[in-house]
Amino acid sequence: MIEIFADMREGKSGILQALAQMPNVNLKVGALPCGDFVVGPNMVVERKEAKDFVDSIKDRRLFEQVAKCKLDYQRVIIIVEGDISKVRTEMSKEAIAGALSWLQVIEGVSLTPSSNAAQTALLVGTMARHAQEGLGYDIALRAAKPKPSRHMAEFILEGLPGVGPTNARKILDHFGSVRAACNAMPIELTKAPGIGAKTAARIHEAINWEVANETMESPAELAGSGL
Amino acid sequence: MIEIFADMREGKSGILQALAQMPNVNLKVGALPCGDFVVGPNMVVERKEAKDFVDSIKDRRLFEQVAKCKLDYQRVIIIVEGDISKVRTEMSKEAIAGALSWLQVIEGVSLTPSSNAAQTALLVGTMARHAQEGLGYDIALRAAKPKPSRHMAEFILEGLPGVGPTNARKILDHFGSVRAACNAMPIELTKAPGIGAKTAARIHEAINWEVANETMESPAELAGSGL
DNA sequence: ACTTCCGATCCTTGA
DNA sequence: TCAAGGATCGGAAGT
Repeated sequence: MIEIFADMREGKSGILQALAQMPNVNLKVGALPCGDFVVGPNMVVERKEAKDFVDSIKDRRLFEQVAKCKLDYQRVIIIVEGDISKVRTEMSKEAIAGALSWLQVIEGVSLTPSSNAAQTALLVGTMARHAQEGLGYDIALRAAKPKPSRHMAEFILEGLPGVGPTNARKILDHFGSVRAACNAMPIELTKAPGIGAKTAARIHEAINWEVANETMESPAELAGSGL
Repeated sequence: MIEIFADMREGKSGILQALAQMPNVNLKVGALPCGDFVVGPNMVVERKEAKDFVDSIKDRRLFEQVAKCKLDYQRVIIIVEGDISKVRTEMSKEAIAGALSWLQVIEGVSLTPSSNAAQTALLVGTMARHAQEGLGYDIALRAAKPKPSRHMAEFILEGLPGVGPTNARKILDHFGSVRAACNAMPIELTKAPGIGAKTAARIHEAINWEVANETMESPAELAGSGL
């Protein structure tokens, strides 16, 4: 069951009703100190209509609100409902760009476009699900596998770093099979046309990477998402 | 002086010209392994027109690109040019919302709306300024983080028939490396959970397929291959 | 991304 | 013990 805390002020938009109707969603309405929806631990969503978003840049309300949210939550997401560029305003393009950039580059706040309240509700629900339960599956990164034989072999080789369709064909022609290529030393990979020392090294490294050597890495990933 | 690395493919959009004209900007154009603009030490910007953004969800290009970017950069920002909701598509609203949510909640990727190329250029320039002057000077914009990792190994294995994200992980866990899996006999492949006799046979066939055996098997297929 | 569909895998049953 | 059945999972294809 997914839990969402919503600020009561969002009541009139119809979003609360939409969220409440979603299956597997346990909606709790109350007064939040900041933001509009808490979709996960340390993750809050602020909803703003395009007009209000732009206005809030001018009167500095936006920066204040974001700063406040960041005190309580690690991750802040702003859903902008409507089209910013359609908003009639005296503000310069530079000011808008500055605000957008500041939000993301300095504050690490993410923006999401939404066309209307219904879409916003859908987004909030999906974000809550993702934040609390994850995807539930892994995304298949490789599309449309070909049928057996040469195409298949080339497709497999295309998974190697630095290898696209062209190099895949060259490697296959040179080594004769995927298996032979997998057992090749870097120096031998170099013999295939189109494969240089650098690519050869990366390929060899990828193929021979051992689970046993797996160390914890990617603090970078956390840093990137933790803002 | 702010430095921006731009991918040469962005040339025709007019963004490069706009960036080059900006004062205090040192623009360098070249081939980037991923993303379109490097605006800071560990920050890359990917530009996508709304239509292309939606299309890239369907064919999984988006996920692959983002995954690649995250291998090299801590922070990834996608600038969406145009209005996603205006894009005519047969995809469900749920799928779009799912993609937007996934990007931000799971991957920690930021999104920015932009109305046109000029605004995009302005955004890129501003982001670079914020990233470099706001977060401390850093000339070394090269994201040189070699990345031999589990992800890459799994990605390679995902190319095998009957192997998706789940089985790729299981195979890698069982055999320890791509190379070991490539040298496995069908009976051994069967030992890995999730791999039965049938899938094992198909995998073995694909890996050991030999160019030498490339004779008449399916005239129709050969005709279509254009080789 | 999501949904639907299909085939393979795996587990239980029962002889 | 093994064969057959059915529930489940994962991959492929389409929107």
